Amino acid sequence: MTVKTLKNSLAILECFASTENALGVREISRMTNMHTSVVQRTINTFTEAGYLIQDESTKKYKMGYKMFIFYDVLSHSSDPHSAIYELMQNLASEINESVFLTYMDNEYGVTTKIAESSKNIKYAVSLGTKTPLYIGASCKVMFAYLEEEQQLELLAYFHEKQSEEEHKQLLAHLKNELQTIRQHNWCMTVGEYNEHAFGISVPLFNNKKEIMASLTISGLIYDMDEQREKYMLEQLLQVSHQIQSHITKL
Amino acid sequence: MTVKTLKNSLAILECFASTENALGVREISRMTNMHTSVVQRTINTFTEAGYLIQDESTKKYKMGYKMFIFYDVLSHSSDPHSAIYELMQNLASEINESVFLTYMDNEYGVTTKIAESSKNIKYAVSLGTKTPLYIGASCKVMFAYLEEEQQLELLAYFHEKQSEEEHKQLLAHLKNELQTIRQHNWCMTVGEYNEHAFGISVPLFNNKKEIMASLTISGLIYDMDEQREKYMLEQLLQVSHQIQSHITKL
DNA sequence: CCTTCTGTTCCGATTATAGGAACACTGTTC
DNA sequence: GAACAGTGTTCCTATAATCGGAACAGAAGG
Repeated sequence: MTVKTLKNSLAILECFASTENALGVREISRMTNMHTSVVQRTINTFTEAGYLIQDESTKKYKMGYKMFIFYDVLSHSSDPHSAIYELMQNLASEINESVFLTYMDNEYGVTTKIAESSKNIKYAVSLGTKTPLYIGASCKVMFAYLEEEQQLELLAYFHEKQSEEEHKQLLAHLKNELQTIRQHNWCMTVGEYNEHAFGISVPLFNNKKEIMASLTISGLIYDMDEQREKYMLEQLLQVSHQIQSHITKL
Repeated sequence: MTVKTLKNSLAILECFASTENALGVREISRMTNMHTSVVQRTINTFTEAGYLIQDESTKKYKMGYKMFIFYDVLSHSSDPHSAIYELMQNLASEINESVFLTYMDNEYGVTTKIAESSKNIKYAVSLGTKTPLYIGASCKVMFAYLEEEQQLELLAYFHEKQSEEEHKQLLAHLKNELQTIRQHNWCMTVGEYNEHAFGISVPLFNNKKEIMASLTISGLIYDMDEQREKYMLEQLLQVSHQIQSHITKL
């Protein structure tokens, strides 16, 4: 039992999350395959409530101030009592590196929880950071579990100038790596997301066994050696099983 | 032309912005004066979309990961091309202190734009920070323009343990200060929000001449003297008129 | 000056929502 | 342990809100 009207409305709102540009009514209508009349009324409501504002000159719409009211709660939402966050913190202090929880959202990975290491040099990822789904361990490990069709759509999304042929070549290039990720059930990258950083990630799935999120250890490559790498991976896999069981219960 | 269903749904979602606690269906039903059946369906939809999640043990709901997808856009939304932000930045560099834009949202002031000074010691307010509406210059200057009835409601909200009599006494105590704010059209506090900080604020109104937001200069009290104070106030008033005219056009 | 965009509004047919009632479950009280 | 008050959740139908076609007003471009 859900509310169809709300579901559609949220689809409209989420158009604004993918771009900083102002969007027009008919533009959104095309993006969502909804009638301009519906989009218009929905946008009016969002605007009245402060979620969107209309640009005075272009008449187009962009994000309003209202979203900020959730900001404060979300910043503190890594509550220490949350079982998942607790597990992440334990892991972070055990290995003395930062641990990230990244959710999949359409074409991006979104960082939703961070358990920071006690090290002084903090790794420059903040809550809510969005990364294209095939860059860096935390995203690549999710990309690997998508169906080929979806993978191609994603590549097309980020390389719109290239042809479909080129996308297939790109994917063929990644194929071996992606297969290895699925075999191991983890992914490691060095200097991919950031030239000074490494990332080790494992996938997390929902009830339907679809890929949903990833758990990542990330730190500076200069602190790394083979032994630590092995140890961190072991710890990560162990904790991810515990977190997985929590997620599946949701 | 607005969508009633969406309007109600947003009212439900916003219940979660005021608290970090998990909320129950009937609890929200009471808060919003909507039927449990309606709340239930709405919450189901939000949950399915990832905006809310259900706590496995208590069965109650709290904020989900989905709001984070707007985080990234909002962080960068202080776009340098925005006329308002440009004015704020000019002011910030002119007086060499940080400038804040604070929106009113129910019982709180929400920081939505920040133009930082070039000073090394950054003032500890980040985007989205929520402050009770009667604390600090940025909020007090908005509080002063509310009707007495609303002011009492607000005091009741934050001092629920006190009686209505005590609220009226509290308000009477503030009465002179609030009148002075309205006469001057600005408000200054020293060491109120933070013991090391001062704030100078002016109000901003919407088309209907209702109080809507405030513009604030804030910095460390140790850098202050009478002459600077006077200068900053002049500059602030001047810029606020320009910003006001932009806001009214919205 | 016509065409083709844009945002916006109107109105009747359609359909999704509202709200009462009931269910299953938990914890409390006597 | 039975009665009770609380919870989240689901079903149903009259009703009220949404949908979607069409048209309007304005802007931009050739």
